[in-house]
Amino acid sequence: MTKSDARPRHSQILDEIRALIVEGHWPPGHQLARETELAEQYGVSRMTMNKALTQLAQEGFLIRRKRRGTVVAEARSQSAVLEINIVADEVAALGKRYAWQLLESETRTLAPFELRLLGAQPGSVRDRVLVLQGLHYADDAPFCLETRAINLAAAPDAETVDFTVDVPGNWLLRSLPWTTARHSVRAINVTGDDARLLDHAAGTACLEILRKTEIGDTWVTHARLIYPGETYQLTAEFEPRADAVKGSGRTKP
Amino acid sequence: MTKSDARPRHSQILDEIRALIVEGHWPPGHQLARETELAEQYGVSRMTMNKALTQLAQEGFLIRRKRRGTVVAEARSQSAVLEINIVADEVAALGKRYAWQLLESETRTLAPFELRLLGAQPGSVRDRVLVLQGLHYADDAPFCLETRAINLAAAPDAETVDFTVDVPGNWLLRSLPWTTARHSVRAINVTGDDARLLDHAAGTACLEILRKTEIGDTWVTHARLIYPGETYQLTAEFEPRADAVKGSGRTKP
DNA sequence: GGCGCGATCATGTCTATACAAAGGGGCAAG
DNA sequence: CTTGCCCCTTTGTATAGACATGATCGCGCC
Repeated sequence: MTKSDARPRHSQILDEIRALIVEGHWPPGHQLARETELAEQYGVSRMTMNKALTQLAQEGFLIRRKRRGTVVAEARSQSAVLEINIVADEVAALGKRYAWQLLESETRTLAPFELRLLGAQPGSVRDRVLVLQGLHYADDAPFCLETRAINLAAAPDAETVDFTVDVPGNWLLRSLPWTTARHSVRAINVTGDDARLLDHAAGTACLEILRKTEIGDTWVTHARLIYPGETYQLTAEFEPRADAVKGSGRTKP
Repeated sequence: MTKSDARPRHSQILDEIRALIVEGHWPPGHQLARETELAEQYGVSRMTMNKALTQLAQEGFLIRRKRRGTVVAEARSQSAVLEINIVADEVAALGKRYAWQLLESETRTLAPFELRLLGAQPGSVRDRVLVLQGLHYADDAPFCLETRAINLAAAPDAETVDFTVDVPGNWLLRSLPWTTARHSVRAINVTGDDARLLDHAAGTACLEILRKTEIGDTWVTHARLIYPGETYQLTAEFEPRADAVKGSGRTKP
């Protein structure tokens, strides 16, 4: 071993062990030697070994229990990271020119049933809400229809923003950075006004993405994005329980 | 401080700092004190502080650079973990009875253009492939139409399995644990045989999920899953760059 | 034979210390 | 003023040692 790699030792060891697992040399259920033994084998201290093994456990490759030792985990169900981008970026990634057109903007209070839909707490029933609708264009063709409600109690500045220029999603991400969101994705047959605005025949299959964004316990915004099916697809990569995964909207097949 | 929490100290500190960031007390760009100072403030050693800060950097909340110190990261674009489950589990989660019916099974070689579609290396052109088609049922109603190709060079045992009983996705997950996969999700108007098999009118909006699975550099299987739009939706939760996120198929709105 | 309790063992956490590496800042030469 | 070099600050990594925690095994009592 003449080459003394620049990479940190615990990271090398981590990769070596992960390779043993991924390539099948250590099948699920395989019992590893104890930390102290492995540390000796690799010629490092137990703390260093612990760092590698703990990280692998965090990634899901290993299961560690006191007294019982460390074993290779069973394969788990597939999961994938879907990156749900800013629409402007999606359009840019397709090499097209992006444009945004605000269609409607209205400030009002929501009816109780609407608040329930958004999961808002019953206490704050009289919060005012900014309701927006607009179109995202790619090269002059409608790309995505967005309908959005913004809770002015959570984002009071929204009232002062000119959403004919600023895209709501962008602005919210800029001004309220650390939010949590819940998404759901469905296929729908687009109808009525939605079809007309998107310039598609009624009945065309579209992806409907609902996104509810919260900060702490209060809802901030609720968005409904409709993409015509043939112009958009979500993609996601999955690597074995690794964290760094990417994906994006892409053009038609 | 009479209560000496059972939780490890570095984890408590991590949560406290994350709360400061998420709740906006430390905005993006905020410069933290250096490790040694923070360690002193929290009354722990630098190693413990380092563990907390390193973890937060790994989660994406902090950016750490030598000499420059530690700052709160800018918000990044939304991303979400979509868990793409085994179909049987999805059906069970809906509280329905699951069934699988194999419609077709054929062993053959793929045409060059088909191999190209799957991204198979041109060298192994003559690999034999098992092509399957079948239906997943929920309470006797078609739930998902699956079309799948399995590379027998990568999974030779597949030829000996009775896929009228074993569900292909299950079997593959069991016997080839550590794979990587690429997904894409689209909305399509279902037509022809697909519509007939799913017992839906032609033109109904459906979610089409394409999943290509690889092990190392060779493709193992390529699946096309079609779900009628009104019976299925993908859901995903996003928490600020946290790893533990869940999602699943759910029933209609 | 069954139950409970303590011994034992593997991992989990924390500390103090040491040196390495990277990235700025400043100084000096041109 | 620009360029190039050295130094210093801050994080990154590694170590040995210590104690905590939790789970299991097995012994002894009933």
